[in-house]
Amino acid sequence: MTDIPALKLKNQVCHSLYSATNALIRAYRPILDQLGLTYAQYLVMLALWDEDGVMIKSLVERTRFDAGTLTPILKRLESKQLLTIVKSSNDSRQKLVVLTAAGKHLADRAKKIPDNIKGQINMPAQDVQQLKALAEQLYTLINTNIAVDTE
Amino acid sequence: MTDIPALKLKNQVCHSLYSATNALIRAYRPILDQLGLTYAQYLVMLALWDEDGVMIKSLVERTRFDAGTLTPILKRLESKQLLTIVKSSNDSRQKLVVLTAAGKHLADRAKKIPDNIKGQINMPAQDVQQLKALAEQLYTLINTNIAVDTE
DNA sequence: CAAATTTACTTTGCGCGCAAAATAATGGCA
DNA sequence: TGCCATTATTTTGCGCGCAAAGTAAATTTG
Repeated sequence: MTDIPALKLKNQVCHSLYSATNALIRAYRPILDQLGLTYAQYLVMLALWDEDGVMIKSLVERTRFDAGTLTPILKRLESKQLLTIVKSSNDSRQKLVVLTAAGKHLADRAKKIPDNIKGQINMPAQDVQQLKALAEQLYTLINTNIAVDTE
Repeated sequence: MTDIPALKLKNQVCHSLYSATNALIRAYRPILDQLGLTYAQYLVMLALWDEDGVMIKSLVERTRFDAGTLTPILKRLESKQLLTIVKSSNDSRQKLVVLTAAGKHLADRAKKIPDNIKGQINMPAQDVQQLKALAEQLYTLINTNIAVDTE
């Protein structure tokens, strides 16, 4: 119907990114179900396994989640006894997120996940790295340009 | 805390894909707001501008949306008078999605969107094409391997 | 041709994703 | 020192995204 190539669904980079991302998250689901985590919760746990006892703001930066998205995710992880949220003594606007022993131990069970996923997908490591690099580049460009626009 | 490289957030391809996709959809938002569409609704409209008067099943395949996701999206587009949903006369399980005149005309206003986005992002065309190709490859690999797993 | 299966689509329920507004505490500065 | 702007986080509301279950009509099959 439409003869404008740029309006064709097949030419939309974002559609490819969108469906690949959703498919990948779908592939994670049965594996993460065993740990009782959603993909978003898994990302937060990855950030906390890197470093915990941190402000929510730090998690917003590292996970790239919106603060309004992160609050309920943290509450769910707290209700699963994987972490606790405590008020900072220096600055009572801040809250610190601290892993419980159970939260730390979950890392052992999570160790096998990356290889498990790689085994299922079977994409050449070089292609995976390139895909990651290009996605990072896109993310950076979008954020840079939006920052420029609004200054 | 964790010394397992594969568990580092920085090494997660999916996190890069995830945040790049969300950032890109966020960049579309102010533009699509002018047409009164969400990004998901825009994808459905793109599919319909390619070909309308089709079964919902056809839209599920082309947009790669889950059927349970598509039903409410179509209802919202119908309530915006952009399309109508009619029962098929051959097979009354089927429904056909038909663009209204307004739905067809919206393509004219959407024409400028792809260039608008490209101008904002400013990523080399070659990189964009490669990113798209790799995302498509990933999407295909995931779906192929899952099909093999469940047969 | 009736029962079982398959196909097309809808509904339900939960968890994001995010803009916008709200809340509350701190820091700057006049 | 009081007021204003800023910072950190939460709340609200809407629209997905999707698994699982439900409905209803066609098709297959014994």
